[in-house]
Amino acid sequence: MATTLDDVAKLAGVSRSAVSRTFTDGASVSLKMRRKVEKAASELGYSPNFLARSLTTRRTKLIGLVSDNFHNPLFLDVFDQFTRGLQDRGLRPLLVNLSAETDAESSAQMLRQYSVDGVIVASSTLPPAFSKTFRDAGVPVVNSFGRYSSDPDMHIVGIDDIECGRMAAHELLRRGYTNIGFLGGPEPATSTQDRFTGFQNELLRHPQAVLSYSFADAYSFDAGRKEMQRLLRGASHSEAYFCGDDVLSIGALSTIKEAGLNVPSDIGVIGVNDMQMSGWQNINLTTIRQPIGQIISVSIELMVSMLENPHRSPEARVCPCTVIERGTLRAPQEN
Amino acid sequence: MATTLDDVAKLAGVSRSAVSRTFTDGASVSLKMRRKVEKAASELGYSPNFLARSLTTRRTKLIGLVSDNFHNPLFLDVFDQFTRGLQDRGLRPLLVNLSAETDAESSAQMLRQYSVDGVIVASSTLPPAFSKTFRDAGVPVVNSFGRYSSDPDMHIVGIDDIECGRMAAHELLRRGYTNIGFLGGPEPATSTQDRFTGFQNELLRHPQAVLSYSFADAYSFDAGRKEMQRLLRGASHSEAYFCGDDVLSIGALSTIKEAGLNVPSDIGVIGVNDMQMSGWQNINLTTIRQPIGQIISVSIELMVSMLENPHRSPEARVCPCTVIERGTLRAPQEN
DNA sequence: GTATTTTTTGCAACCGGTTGCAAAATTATT
DNA sequence: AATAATTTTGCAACCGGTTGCAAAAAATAC
Repeated sequence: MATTLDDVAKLAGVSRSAVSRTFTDGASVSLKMRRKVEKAASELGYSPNFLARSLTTRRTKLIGLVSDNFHNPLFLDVFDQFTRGLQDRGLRPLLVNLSAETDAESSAQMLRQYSVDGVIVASSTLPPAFSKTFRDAGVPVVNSFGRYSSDPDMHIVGIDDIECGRMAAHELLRRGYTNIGFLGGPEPATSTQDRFTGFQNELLRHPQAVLSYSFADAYSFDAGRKEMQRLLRGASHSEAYFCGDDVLSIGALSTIKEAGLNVPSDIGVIGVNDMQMSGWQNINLTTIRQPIGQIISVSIELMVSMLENPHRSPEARVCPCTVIERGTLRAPQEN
Repeated sequence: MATTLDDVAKLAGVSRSAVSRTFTDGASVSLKMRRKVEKAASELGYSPNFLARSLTTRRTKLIGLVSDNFHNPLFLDVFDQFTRGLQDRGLRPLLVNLSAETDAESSAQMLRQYSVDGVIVASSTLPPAFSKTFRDAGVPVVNSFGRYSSDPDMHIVGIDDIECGRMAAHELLRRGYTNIGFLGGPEPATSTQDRFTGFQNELLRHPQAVLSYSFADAYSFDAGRKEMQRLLRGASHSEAYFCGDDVLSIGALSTIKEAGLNVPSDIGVIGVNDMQMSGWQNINLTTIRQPIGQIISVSIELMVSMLENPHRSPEARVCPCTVIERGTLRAPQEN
């Protein structure tokens, strides 16, 4: 069906090498030859088979894009930007959805069988061991949204979760809250732990602050709702909560409003991520923006540089978060 | 670096064919031989290179998954389900993000160069011509979320937009609204046109109904907000609106509430899609559910069957929508 | 116009697999 | 135990490209 190198060579009356060369840039072909080949090629509608090519060049331009985060609305943006960024550099994302059921090990093997040039693991919850499989197999890997380390054993791009927790605490203190709650994401996640650490550390520097904490069991609207319901049922609740992410925050907000309480005058809420809808006027969530655009472009940049130099030593890049002030925290107190 | 067929053959002291055969199911290998090969293979950590294999088998198990819809939250679910469904069948999604800037024609050629076994076009807005490129090149293609046709020239899976419009109209009439608005998505889209047609037709059967209509310029929160602002500024607004989709609806709702009007007592709203957040208690949107789970599983089913029989004649499958009653329309009127 | 250098071209081997075919080995039949 | 039928195995060609190398052609030098 599809026309091959041979067909073109035959039609143009030249050698196979000649047509191969006209289609690989940087190869030595005279203008006359190129013309002849291109004419024949366009006549037959030929274009080279990337997979056959990859066999000898050892480059597929395929990049495994692995994630287990297909439920957080933030990640639609993440996929959008990753795919666009990769495409712009002539790379093709082979998407892998690592849900609970799918075996990580076999997915990793699969990616190797497809000879991907590199793998981007976009997840804050996937165990580092997964990414290491690739590194050990000599496949360039970058872990986006991963945990910062001062001595990383692979490329990591993400935020400093400790700093993120501190920022949240600082923001709440600045606004005069003293009775403060941490409503974290899933407790075992390192990001939750780190944020809690930073949050707590900052509060400890302010003796007047009182901290209470709990964890939701997922980053979901329902989990945020449920946990806030539990908190409101309790004897007393905090004046303001730092929630594990925006979806959780929105769930919490819905419970708060349903209970007839007012935000921010009765309870304040600050989230993390700053996804699209957090800026919608009917939500208007004060939050800590995770700079996904930057995280992604840095990730791609690192990947591209590893493709050129596979032995580039691992780096951890941290991208700065920023507080986005909207309507779910009260105004700073005048001293 | 990576171990090959030859390495295994050498170590096991057998022919290349033998090891090839132990790794292709259905091939004739004795148990003894298989044992020997498997031992050598596991010793070397060998697994076959899919791309090299595809050269002779003419099957890559790669499926192009093309979409231009990376902004509608609904599509995160769509990607989740597509990737999972494909993976479950041993197929690999090669994701293509067809944003405005990227050239559709060159993306199509790229997919052919990667010898994808098939292409799924998940979009209601991409021109049919795009999908046809593949069909013409002999590549199985199914257009998910595409426009129904009684004489399709390729596989199409989607909803009946005319019926969808009719359902919305029927639902509004049933609840006693007579002064009714159509707040459509982008006007040129065929889905918008079809829904309008169905909507209008149903209303025409009820002489008491008064229809007004307008269109938003995108499926976005802001577009819904803006359009509803314009409508509320006008001399009079309708009692209820059928919005182009849920995101649009949520934008419209935010404007309505901001204007101090109550939903559903002052204005009713019904959307389309039933994405996750439409069910959130703080949104609670009455909407018409687009059965994405079904659309996707049917799409994959069709794709798989085309892989087995490429000349299966094109089918248009329509999946039924259902009204999801929540809180943004008033209760049906007693007659 | 000839000798020399540089560029272009084709040959043939290779990338990592699969597969039709015939020979070898095994199993069944009598 | 000899023969026939069946299964297993290896050879070699092929899938669609790339590339090192040497020969041929073109360009430059004298």
